[in-house]
Amino acid sequence: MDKAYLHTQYEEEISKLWEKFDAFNPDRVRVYKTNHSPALPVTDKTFTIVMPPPNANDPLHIGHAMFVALEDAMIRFHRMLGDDTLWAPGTDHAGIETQFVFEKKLKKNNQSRFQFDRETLYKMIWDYVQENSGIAQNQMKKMGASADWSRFTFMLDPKVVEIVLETFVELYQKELIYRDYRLVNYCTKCGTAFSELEVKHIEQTDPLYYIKYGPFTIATVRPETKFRDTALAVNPEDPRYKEWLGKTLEIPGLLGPITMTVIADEEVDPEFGTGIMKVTPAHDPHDFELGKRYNLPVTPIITLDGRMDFNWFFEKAEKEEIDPKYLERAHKYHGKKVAEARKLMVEDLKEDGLLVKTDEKYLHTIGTCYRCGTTIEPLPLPQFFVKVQPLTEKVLHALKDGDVKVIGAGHDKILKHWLENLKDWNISRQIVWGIRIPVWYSVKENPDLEIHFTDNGQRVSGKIGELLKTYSFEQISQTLQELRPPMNARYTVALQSPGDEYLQETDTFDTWFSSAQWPYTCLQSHSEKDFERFYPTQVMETGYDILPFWVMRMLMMGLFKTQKVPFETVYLHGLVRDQKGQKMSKSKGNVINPLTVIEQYGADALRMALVIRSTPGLDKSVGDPDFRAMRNLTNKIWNAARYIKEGLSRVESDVQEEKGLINQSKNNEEFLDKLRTLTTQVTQQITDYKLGLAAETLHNEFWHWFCDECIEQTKKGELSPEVLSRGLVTFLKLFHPFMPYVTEAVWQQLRQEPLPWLSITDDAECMILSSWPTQSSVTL
RNA sequence: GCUCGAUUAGCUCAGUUGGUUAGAGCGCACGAUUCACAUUCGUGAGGUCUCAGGUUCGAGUCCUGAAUCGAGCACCA
Repeated sequence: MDKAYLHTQYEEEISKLWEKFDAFNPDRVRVYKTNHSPALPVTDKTFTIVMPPPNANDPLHIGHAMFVALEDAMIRFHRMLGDDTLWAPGTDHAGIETQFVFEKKLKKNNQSRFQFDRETLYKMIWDYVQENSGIAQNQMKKMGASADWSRFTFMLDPKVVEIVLETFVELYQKELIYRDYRLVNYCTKCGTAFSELEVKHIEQTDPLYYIKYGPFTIATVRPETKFRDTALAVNPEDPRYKEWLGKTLEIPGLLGPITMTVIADEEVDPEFGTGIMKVTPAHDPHDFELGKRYNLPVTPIITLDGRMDFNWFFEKAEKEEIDPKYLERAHKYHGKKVAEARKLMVEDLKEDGLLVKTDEKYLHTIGTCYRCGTTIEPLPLPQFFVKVQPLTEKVLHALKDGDVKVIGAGHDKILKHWLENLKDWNISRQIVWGIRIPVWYSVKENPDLEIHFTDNGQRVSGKIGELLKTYSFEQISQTLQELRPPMNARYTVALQSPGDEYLQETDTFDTWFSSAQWPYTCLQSHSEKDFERFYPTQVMETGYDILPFWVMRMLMMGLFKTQKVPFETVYLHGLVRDQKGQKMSKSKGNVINPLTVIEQYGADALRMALVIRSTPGLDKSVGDPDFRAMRNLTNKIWNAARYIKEGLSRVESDVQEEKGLINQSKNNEEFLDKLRTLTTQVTQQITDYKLGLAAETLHNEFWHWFCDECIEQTKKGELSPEVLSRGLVTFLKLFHPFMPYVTEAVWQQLRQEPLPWLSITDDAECMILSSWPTQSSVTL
């Protein structure tokens, strides 16, 4: 054996060995274990983990290494126990993330998504993702992930898509899907709506403008929306405004007077600002609700690209006399971005003497897009929603009954909080890269359907009824970019087009709508038998940062679709931070690339450094010293084995006669006792999902007890070689889930030739297929 | 504002149902070493376990309160 363990020399070879034995495939493992003589233990339990699918087009980062290290440890442990063990791998299409990356690429080539019809664009992204699809898989293999790659699933595999569509139809039939016109969280930069979860609230200082509003003064941070105010609201108890209640007024403004009624609503806080507020149902969620209660019209002034739209005013100008000054202003504002228009308006307000005062340091919270940071614009849009309450109810019951257990520093309470306060889930996304919503609009029944399509690369927009006079239905449907069906559009929910001249909805599902179904789609996509055999799964292991996005929704959908919780235990790991405990980020330059660590220190060192002393739900700091220390551990394991294989015989002959070996039998007994205790302890720790603790226990006992004390004892003849070797084998097996490569490499070394004090030829050819140590197996 | 988590050695963190002198890695000091491993070994320094109460024969661990840091949610024009 080499003097030191050289990971670069063994890792690839060992991976090939595991592949040769097909050791990740539960079917083959069963056969191997039963046929082996003597037969290796096989239980009647299953153990399944469905892998959190990484984005198919992304290289892996340290967070992925964390999940590989933890999940693979659990998987290898259960495989060794003899359970029917499956780790089902896959990747995600990652809708918005991927499309965004792809659009950036287009931009570099001076192209834009609007040059392509949706089908072409989809194909282009598909090809792009396919190009990169092997990367994630290969990187996970390098980490030693013993997932069954023959059962690999991609989120957009036809079978998966089919199931996702069926689920939508089923939800619809059970009246858990509805289409509604309401304010949605829209990111004008990403060009799509989001659910409440994707909105990140941040504190920000903005000017609060006090504007003269006829006889009143109102305070607002958004003067740009005031043109479309539909009412004024006051608290019914406020004595200042009692006389105005129910009165309709002409309020002078930048574009002439607006007619408004003063309404009373309990929710208006008399203490805030001036105690009177303007109501803009089209651009404020609170006002939208208020507007609903009082039947106010929804009159948008901001477009989906975040620009001011004064077309309504120009239309009005055609019908009635408008002061040219106002018309000029409207033209000035029209088409401007919101922030820019606001500046112009404030200037004009000053000019008209309508600006009473400005509070420049007004601190408030605004919603921003979680991915690009753009301020979220609440815009009225018809979208498909999932009625969540009947679904969350079931999850809360399951949690209460203990059907599913969440492990991770109080995150179970956060989950409960989410479930109790969840709003209906907007699942419509205005992007191409995803699963298209199976909703169909008849062209004949909906002549007002607003559509965009391409004609020789040029974007054409308009109402379908009109456009059909110039273009054929075929041409439109083939080069369709998007539909904007009005709220009253008639639609059919169906897997296939219900007839001729139907256009399918162009919105796609929220990525999480398909991810939420991953535990069953992933298993069903290969065979119904797999689903019966491995579902429900045992563990869902993932980062706490996607608890509401993913875990919560998997529970909701799993219970809806299968009447079972999709997994019994949720294990949440924390963020991986750098050595100083700081978040990793490209801008800080403290990002650790797992592949670099593997090259330098080996996959085992990387895995062990991440797992040792990690605690579910809490963040973990790692750095070079940790990787180095764990690399040293791999070497320590290697050298302990080298001593047993090559050093013991020399020691034997030297010491045997003179020392008399009086204490040997007593020491041997004590050694085996402790080894048994340790085996039980580590087994229990892993079973209890205390993997960080198990790894630490192993490290300490191996290094400071087994190596520092026991190996030294054998040199003095105080411990027998047979007993020590048994100790090594036991440690190797206990270590294997955490450090698969070095333990397997040593195992192969020990199997090469029989040693007089160690017989393992009865055991499996690979450590990965060997059996987990038990009380009774730790003996001579 | 509501909810949750954290606070233990110079740094990063463990501490397994409450039980002897509280641990690891890294760092530090001194020493050893052809005998598995310098990716090593030995010895040592370094902790009023955030603070204040309480329960208990016994508290880092359980309870109450406070402080600081962090997270999630809600924040009103």
